[in-house]
Amino acid sequence: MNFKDLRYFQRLSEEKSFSETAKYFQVSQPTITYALKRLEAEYGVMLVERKSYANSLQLTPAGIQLQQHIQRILHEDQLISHDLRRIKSKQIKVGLPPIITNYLFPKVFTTLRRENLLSTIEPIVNGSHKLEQLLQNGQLDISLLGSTSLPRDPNLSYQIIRAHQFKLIASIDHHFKMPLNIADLAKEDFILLDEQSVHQQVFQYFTQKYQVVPNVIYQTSEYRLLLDLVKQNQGISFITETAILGEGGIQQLPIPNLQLPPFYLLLVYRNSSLPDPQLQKLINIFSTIPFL
Amino acid sequence: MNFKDLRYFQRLSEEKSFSETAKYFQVSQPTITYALKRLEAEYGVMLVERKSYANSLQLTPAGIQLQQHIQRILHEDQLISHDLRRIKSKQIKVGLPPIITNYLFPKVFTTLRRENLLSTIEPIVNGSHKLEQLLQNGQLDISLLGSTSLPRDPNLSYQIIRAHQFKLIASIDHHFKMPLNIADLAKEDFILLDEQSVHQQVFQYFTQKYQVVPNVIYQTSEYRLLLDLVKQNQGISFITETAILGEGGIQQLPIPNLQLPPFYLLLVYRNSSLPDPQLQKLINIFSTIPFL
DNA sequence: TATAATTAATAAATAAAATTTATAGGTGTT
DNA sequence: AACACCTATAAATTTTATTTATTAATTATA
Repeated sequence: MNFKDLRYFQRLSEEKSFSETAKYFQVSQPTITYALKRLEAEYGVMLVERKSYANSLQLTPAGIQLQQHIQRILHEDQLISHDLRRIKSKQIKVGLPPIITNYLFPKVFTTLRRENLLSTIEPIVNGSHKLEQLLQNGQLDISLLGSTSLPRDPNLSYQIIRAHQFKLIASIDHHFKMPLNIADLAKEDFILLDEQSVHQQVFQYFTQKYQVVPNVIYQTSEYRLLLDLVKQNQGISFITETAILGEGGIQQLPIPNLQLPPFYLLLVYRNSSLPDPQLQKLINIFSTIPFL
Repeated sequence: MNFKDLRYFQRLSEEKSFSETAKYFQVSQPTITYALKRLEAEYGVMLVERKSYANSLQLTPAGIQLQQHIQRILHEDQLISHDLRRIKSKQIKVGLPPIITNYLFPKVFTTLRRENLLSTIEPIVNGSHKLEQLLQNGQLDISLLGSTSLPRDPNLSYQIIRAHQFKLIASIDHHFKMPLNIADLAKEDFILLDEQSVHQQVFQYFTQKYQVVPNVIYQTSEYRLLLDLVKQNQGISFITETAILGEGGIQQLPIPNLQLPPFYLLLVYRNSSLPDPQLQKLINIFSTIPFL
């Protein structure tokens, strides 16, 4: 059997027109007819209902069934291309979410340099959510991710590098009367990370769980900007401790009995791309980051 | 690209010989050489190390990488055949573990008959463990399974039909002084299901957790035989309540504070085979079994 | 160490398969 | 009824896969 036929069939089942499908692939119309015939002959089943005229083409149950499998096969075929391109070019596309990268990268920099891996890394900077998508469809080879839950995609493997916590933070110039409790936070102005980040969901969870109605004055995707604003005492914020470790001018607000999900720093990769030795090396280095 | 080339490559990477691979497929040796060349040309990478002579052929990292993906693609290709054969023949291969089948089947029999599905079902009777394997590689279309945990195979979907409990049982002629406690069981003779069943593992878990050293006098794979022996008061047993609901001549032994995993009655199927309407019907019927 | 045996690569010929061109026949629209 | 649009078929053509025949390389072994 032929991958081409599968592609033709896939397109046909979306397009619902032989001639349109033919146009799409820049082949003549009978090509599509014959491709379908081949598939039907191979499996001995009708795959499409030949209705009269117009875009009334419909898949039979067998056709729908085949479609499902074709999806997977063609997806796997894409991954082949991505993976072999990586191995060929010796360039590894690494997903890097800013907060995590700034925290982790200094810890491995020397090792990466010594192992001559710095030049093989092609950094793709983006939010964790987007990066996970890119990973799944093969556009990324490996990624650091921040997440409150562990990936449940069976095609992805992962290592937990750290389990951090979310913190409420404020400028050191901002003085609170202790002990602080959650209700006090309603009086404060909040500066937050925007919807690209997991932080927003966790913050929402937090406000609902503890019945806080916060006054959010500004949202940004730039966590450095956020930290600077907090330092200037423009407002308080909610962020993973990852972002503030070793950061001056900021205090963590101790709230008794605050219960939030963990913030995992993960190294994630497709398990089918493990045969690449360069990638292996990279995984080893990141998954054995020394504390401090 | 061609499925044939993938098969050639897969075999070549196992066989490590061009001429042996050619023999296997009953083609001439250059066929294999050219197939490999096509793949290498398509991806622009060397896939095998051409070592000198003999079966010293080795895959490059790129070759190993490709192999991984080929596995999946060819597996998916197998599933196509299985699924389309099912749809074509209108015969659904249904996995049926004895205990669960005897309990559930009477509850759906009338419905299956009314919907004309009885003749559609090709029963495959076996233990749950074996049935799950058959399901995964496409030799089964759907299966009832008994399990203490939910399937974690991402290609399988499932419905929980019942959550039953494991019970200690004895003949009604066997008189105990109540309240019974776990230590008393050490004096009893046990008749158990053998290693084909999940029961054995759960029983082992039970004995370890509660520090019982049971006297097992007989094991069988036939649960009807087991029940008959228990009724005859040849010994006591450990079994899911599934097997004894509506069964006379048997008493459940009430042991306070006995904590065991649940016994799920599951309906399991590959999620990629959902498009088949006949199968859908069957799933609906089984997943909405009325209580009693 | 020469020689036979085995293996993989290449070239050219052949066979097989996919695609195109040309055309016919069906169906809805006006 | 004429037209526009679609799919199917037949025959010709192009492309691709396979074979046959041969060579070069390597090891076994006599």
